[in-house]
Formats: sequence, structure tokens, C-alpha cells
Amino acid sequence: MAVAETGQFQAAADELRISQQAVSKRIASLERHLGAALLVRTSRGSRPSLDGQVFLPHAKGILTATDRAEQAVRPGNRPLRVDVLNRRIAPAQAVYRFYRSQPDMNLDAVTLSTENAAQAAKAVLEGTIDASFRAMPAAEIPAGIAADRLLDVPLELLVGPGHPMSDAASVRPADLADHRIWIPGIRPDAEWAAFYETLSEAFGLSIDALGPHFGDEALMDALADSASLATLVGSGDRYLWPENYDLRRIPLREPTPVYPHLLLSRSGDQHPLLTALRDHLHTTGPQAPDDVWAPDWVDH
Amino acid sequence: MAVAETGQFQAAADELRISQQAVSKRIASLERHLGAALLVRTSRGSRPSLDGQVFLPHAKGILTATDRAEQAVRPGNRPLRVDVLNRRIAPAQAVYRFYRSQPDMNLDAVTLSTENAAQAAKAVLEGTIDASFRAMPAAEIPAGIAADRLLDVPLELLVGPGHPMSDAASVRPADLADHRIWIPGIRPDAEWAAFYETLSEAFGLSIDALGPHFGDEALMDALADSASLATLVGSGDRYLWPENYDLRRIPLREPTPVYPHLLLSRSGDQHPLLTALRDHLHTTGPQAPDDVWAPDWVDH
DNA sequence: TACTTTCACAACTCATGGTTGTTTCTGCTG
DNA sequence: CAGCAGAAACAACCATGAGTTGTGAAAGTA
Repeated sequence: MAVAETGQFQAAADELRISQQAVSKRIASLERHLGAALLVRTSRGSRPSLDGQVFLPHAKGILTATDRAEQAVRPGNRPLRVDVLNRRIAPAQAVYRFYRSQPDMNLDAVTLSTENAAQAAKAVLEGTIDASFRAMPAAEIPAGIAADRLLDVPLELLVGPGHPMSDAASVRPADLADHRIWIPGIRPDAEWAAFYETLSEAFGLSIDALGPHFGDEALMDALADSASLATLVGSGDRYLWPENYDLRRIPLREPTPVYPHLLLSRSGDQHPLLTALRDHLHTTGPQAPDDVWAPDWVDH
Repeated sequence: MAVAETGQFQAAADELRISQQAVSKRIASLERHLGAALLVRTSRGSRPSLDGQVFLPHAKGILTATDRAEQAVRPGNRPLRVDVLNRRIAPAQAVYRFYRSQPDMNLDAVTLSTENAAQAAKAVLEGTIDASFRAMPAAEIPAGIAADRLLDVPLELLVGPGHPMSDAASVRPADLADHRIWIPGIRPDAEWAAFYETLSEAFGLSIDALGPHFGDEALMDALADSASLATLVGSGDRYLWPENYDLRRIPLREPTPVYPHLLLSRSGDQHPLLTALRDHLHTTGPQAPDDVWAPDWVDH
């Protein structure tokens, strides 16, 4: 192509940033391979032979096909697929804020239909998604997965008006030891099962994780009516409830327990939006106070 | 492609006749180059990832484009272009016989508009034609040109009814020393100029090569009327003349002068029909008697 | 627990594509 | 006609990389 366009080997060599001799060898090799002379050499350059003229458009076709193929999978040319678990909780909001920082970005926020972090990691590994926000022990992170702790979500106590702590500005986790915490519908393999397990052990809480989840409304209903029942939610979680419930969020302090989301991604993933997302989370990052608590297993 | 089709590296390796490890390295290199994972490796094989599925049709496109490009210039997929000088003389007839031996062959018989052998050789070198029948000194054959002496055309004397030799069964070249041979319209750079030059020197002939050529009919006219004038023609030449001319062909013997056509072709030309043509000429080859004369310069 | 399958890694070999230096060919010019 | 300049090919050398064999790790299977 370069020789045909420029009319001589040296010019083609300059264009290709190689030596004239290398061009000569390439052409000779190609002609040998094809069994046909592609160029007519004269003392003032070269021009395509009849066979060369036939070959030229095909060669061009190969080059453009190659370019198109590379374009098609070039990182950034497809949307970044991020799993946000659930559109009501902190990861989804973080991703949405990221999206609003540059609304023309090529981003898909999806919700993987699994509560299991290992399965999410597998999906990342297989390329179904580029990233997922999950909490999982450092020891269980499979090879080939990069995990960055970029989103610590402080927990808050959600109580009804009759609860003794309903007017507190904040409460300490240890103060909850006498109260029942009810978080329904936690399946044993769900990623937050381990978190609440560790949390209750650390502060002597009695978290009632059993029993089916009958929906947010049933939970709100129970909380609003009970003077002893409380539940834990992420500080940014958008559980909408009707005004008549009058539930209150009480921040936890000293220390502040945080749910440590790791951004799981494939180690080799070069998608520029992935880097951008990491940067975004890093800068807008931990608004949590210094005195935080997280399970020791997240950082190994 | 092979991995995607077979579902595993080893099977792809078998298909490609290389080792499984080589396939692994190729895929790894491609993925590194593209910055994207194309395959999902499992313990029971591999399947295309999302990026891989996007890439696959492009890859297929590249392969078919490459195949098409090679096909387009594959020797044999285009007609063999043979220069026969002039449709009335021996080379054209030889090529026509060759063509009839397999009428579906892909062959173009063309007549290059030059009487100069060196120019014909240049056209061969440049790929304008694949082959040309020409007589030229071995020393003048350019590098890169293969020359095969495959068509010796015996000469015959063409005379009118009044010529002393008009009833001879054959004549010896030396016997022509006293007679005028008239071959009009030979330009000095024509390839047959050298031939007739050498011929007349060898046998002491006086060949009148000068004067413009006023067409075959004028020549026939002159021959038919003259008792002393004769000309030389190839034994197979198809000079048609009206019946009323009554010209006779007298074979030359002892020795038989032949016009030694060389089949000029590009040394690297792989066209299968070219080989076939050479074989054909070689077998149907020299029907000329043993006692032939040709210029010494043809074989150097 | 052992075994099989599948892919990746390591070390090595060797063909290939690149380099520089030089030669050949051809057309041009004094 | 010798000399010159431009273009491509040839030669020798070398680094890269694509292939090889041997081996190991991971995951499913008996």
C-alpha cells in the first residue's frame, strides 16, 4: 500500500518508519508468497503491475478490516458495565454522581441478579460486567480480580418514634447491645451475611437476620409500631417510606461502622471509564469520619 | 477463530497444526495488543467473552478478505496473456493449437504492437504480458527473463509460376545466392532484421529488405509477375492470396533455415498455464528435420 | 483423595524481520 | 562517453518473537 501510494520504496519506508531495505524485503516476501509480481521497478521508482493493481483494493480492504476489528474492541468504545447491586443503595448513587460529572459518557449501570460476591467476581472475570461493588474478604478475592476499597458507607440506625433512641443525635454501636436489630431476609450466602455476623460479634449485638423479607413496607410497618425494634441502613440508602411512618435515621458514632464496598474489576481491564470511575470515587471518596469500623477481613 | 469454533485451545492447536502452548501465546498476545479479554477460560474449555463476540465477526472478515486477496492474484486465476506477434504466423497457430487442447483454459492471445524483441521483453518484465514469442540474441536477454527455444519455424521460398524454381520439390539455401530475395518493410530495429542479416551472410544471399511495405497484395502481385523475384515465409504462415495468383511454396533443405522463436517469460511467473504451454510446445515441438540452420546467436 | 482436563508459565531454539553497509542498474548530464 | 545521482537489491549481522518441549496450577470428576 505505502509503495503504491508513494511510488517508491524509500518514501514508503519513511512513511512506515522503517528502512528502505526492510520495505524491499517485505515486498519481495509478499510477492514470493503470492507467486506474483506486484510492482514494476523502474529506475525512477515503482508502480503497481497488473497483478498489483488487482491486489491493491484487496490489500486496502484487509487494512480497513483490521482497523475496524481493533476499533470494535478498543477499550472505551463500548459502554462500561458497572453492577450497582441495587438502585436504591449507595453504589448506585455513587455511580450516578459519576455519570452526572460527564453525562455523555458511555456507561451502563446494571444490577446483577446475585447477592453473592463470589458470583459477581466470576461475572467480572468472564467479562459480563466490568465492575461490581461488593464486600468480600480479601482472602477470597480470586486471582485476576482487582479490588479497591473506594466506597465506605456509614451505617445508620432506623427506628420508629417510640424507640428509646429515636431522639438521640447519634448512638454508639456498643449501646445497641441490649436492643434487637432486625434485618430480615438475609440469605446465608449473601455478601452482607458475613458483614453483619462480624459486626454483631464485634459489638455484642443481637442481629436477627432470620425470617423472610416481606418487603420494605412490612419492615417499616413493624419498625414504626415497635418501641424496641430497630434496623440498620446505609447512610445514603433511599428507602422511601410514606410520610405517616415517621421513621428516624440515627447516625452511629464511636466508632462508625461502615459497609466496605470493594470495586471489583478485571486486572487487565483497560477501559478508560473504569480508571475515571476509580479516580472519581477516590476524590469524592470517604466522607466517613476518622473513627470508622470495618470487618478486619476486608483488608486481609 | 479456531478457539472460538472448537471451544478449546488444544483442538484449535490441532486444527492449526501447532502446539497448545503456541495457541495460548497467540491469544495472550492478541488480547494484550487489543487491551481486551477475548476468551473466557474455564476448566472445560474456553468461549468468547462479550468483547470476543464483538471481535469474532471482524476477525472472520479479516480472514476472508485475506483469502480473497490471495485468490485474486493467485497464478491461474487470471488469464495467461501471451503475445503472438501477429495472428497470421506460426506462434499464433501454435498458441491456438494449445488452446484447442483444452478449450476452457483461461488464455488471452494478444498482439503487442511492437516489432522489437527488447520492448517485448520489457513488457514481460513489467507484467503486461506473461509471454511473448520472439527471436533475440541470447546475450541480449535481460536478467529476470526466461527464454525457451520452443518454436523453430522452417522457412519456405514463395515464388510465382514464372520463377525458375517454381517446380522444384525443394531448394538449398546456397542455391539462392544468385536470386533476389525481397522482404519489404523490415525496420532496422525489428527482431527479424538481425535474423535475415545473419541468414544472408551465412549463405551469401542478397536479401532486399529495404523499401516500404505496400501490403501483402502488392507483394503477391510483384511475385506472381516476376521470374526472378522470390520471398521467404514461415512454413506455417497463413498469407492468404486470391486463387488467381498461383504462388508456390518451395521448402528449403540442406540445411533448413529456421526462425528460432524463443518463448520469453518472467522468471518468477508461476502461472500454471505457462508451464502447460511450455510442455505443449515441447511435445508437439520441432517437426523440423535434423539438418536445421539458425543464427548462432540464439544459443549464445 | 486421586485423576483428568485445560490452560498458563518457563526455558530454549531458530526463523524472521529489522538494521547498516554495499552493489547494481538505469537514466541523466557535462 | 565517463561520471553522477537515484532507486532498489543484496549481504551480513542481530534482536525479537513465534515456535518448541517440559511442567505447573486450577477446577471439575470418579
